[in-house]
Amino acid sequence: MSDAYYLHLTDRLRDLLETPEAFGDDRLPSERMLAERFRTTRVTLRQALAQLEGEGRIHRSNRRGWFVSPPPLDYDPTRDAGFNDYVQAQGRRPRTEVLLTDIRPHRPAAEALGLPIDHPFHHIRRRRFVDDRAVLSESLWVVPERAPRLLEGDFTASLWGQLRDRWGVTLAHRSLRLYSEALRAQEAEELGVAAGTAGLSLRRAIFDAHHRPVEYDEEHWLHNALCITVDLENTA
Amino acid sequence: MSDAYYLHLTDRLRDLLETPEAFGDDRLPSERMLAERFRTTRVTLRQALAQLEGEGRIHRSNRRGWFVSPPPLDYDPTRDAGFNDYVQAQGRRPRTEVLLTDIRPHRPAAEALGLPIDHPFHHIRRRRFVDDRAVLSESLWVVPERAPRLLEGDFTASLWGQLRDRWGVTLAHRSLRLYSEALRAQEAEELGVAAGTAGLSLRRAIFDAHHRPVEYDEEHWLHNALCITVDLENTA
DNA sequence: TAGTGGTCTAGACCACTCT
DNA sequence: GAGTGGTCTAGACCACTAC
Repeated sequence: MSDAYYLHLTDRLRDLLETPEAFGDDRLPSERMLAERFRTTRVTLRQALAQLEGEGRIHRSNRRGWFVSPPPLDYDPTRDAGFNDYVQAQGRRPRTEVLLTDIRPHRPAAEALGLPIDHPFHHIRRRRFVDDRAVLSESLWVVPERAPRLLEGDFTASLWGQLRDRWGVTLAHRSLRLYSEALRAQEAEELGVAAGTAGLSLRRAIFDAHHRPVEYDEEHWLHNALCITVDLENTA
Repeated sequence: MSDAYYLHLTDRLRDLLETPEAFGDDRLPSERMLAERFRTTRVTLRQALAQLEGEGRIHRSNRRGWFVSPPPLDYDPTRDAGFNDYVQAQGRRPRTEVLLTDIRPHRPAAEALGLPIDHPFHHIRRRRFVDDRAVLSESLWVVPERAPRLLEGDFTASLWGQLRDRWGVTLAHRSLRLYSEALRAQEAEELGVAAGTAGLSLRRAIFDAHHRPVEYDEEHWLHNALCITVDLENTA
């Protein structure tokens, strides 16, 4: 079935996307216009668009239309570099919104950090943008004993930077889990996409140099907004 | 639009999938039967199935039908454990097929390893199964100087184990890149799925203790077949 | 209000798998 | 040969965005 029309369509659209002058700006023509231009129906055209979306070449924003996607962000989840730092280092513009802060227990955090399930955490939920596109929804649960009065600070800046500077916490042991997911209703809404859109989920448990639990967080990324990179020296 | 019918359908099917006795075996009824049962059309039903596929709960195999998916495989790409070892450690059944071995240059490998672009490599391409489901298509490019006569061996076993045992190579420095992709025609065919199916791509460049290049590889996974896990001690 | 994407219908034919 | 998923048509209405 490699001669399916929507695959030819995908190829032709991909070629168009690679010639910068094809569309005036980063916005694609409407589905109806494209369907007419390629003499097919919207259903078939949308199959082709979905392919290109899967390849990370285009994305949609709510009901506004389809847009050419920028290159993915390089991200090393094993390092302490703050979001603002590595986004700027790649010539992009970062922005952070704090959606919520409170204090409450959270079972997955407690389990990952080896604490009683009713242990309260400082909880921060935020949304982060690259070039004004929301790409990341995250929640952090910080062990209060490591960072008293944490919630009085400013959380648009790097949390890890604050832990280091205000409380002298060093992040020694990390445990990461990363997998491909379908974004649930809440995260999807925060990112301005349809529920079920492909995402990447990253969960991280962090301990200090004395093996005491410091923090647990859960990140939900638009799946094509990032490229995970890790550099390792094996001392074993 | 949270009241879209296909989302209700998704929920009902998800509930069904969680009651083991709902379907006789791991196979779902045909799309036509499900569409009739839920009084909708195949198009709408397939939207719901696609959601569940994105969540990793079901998968399709060629034109054979839809199947309940097993839990994802835990995989730590920073360790040397062989595929056979960690699959078996999780109570699953591994299998490996060697698709191709040859000697040739490969530009991405040369660039990642810092070698001239016409430098020849031992090249191995293989396909790996978990419980008889093809989940991984990979190519490896090994620097011949590190492992002379490598291609005389058996490549259904661990490559890294052979490098260690036959040539005393230690894997010291690794550089990983991981991103969400749409599977291209060749990988998709090898894995028995449609081109454009969501995948996870993992590229790895490895150097020995003397910072000499050892190997470069490219893995293409079915995106919901695995969960990446990494444990790290920060010595910095 | 006009235009967009999101959802949905009720069919159809094809390539492939299974037996 | 029967049944499956894969692809496609030619429409329709709705919710939301942009103006």
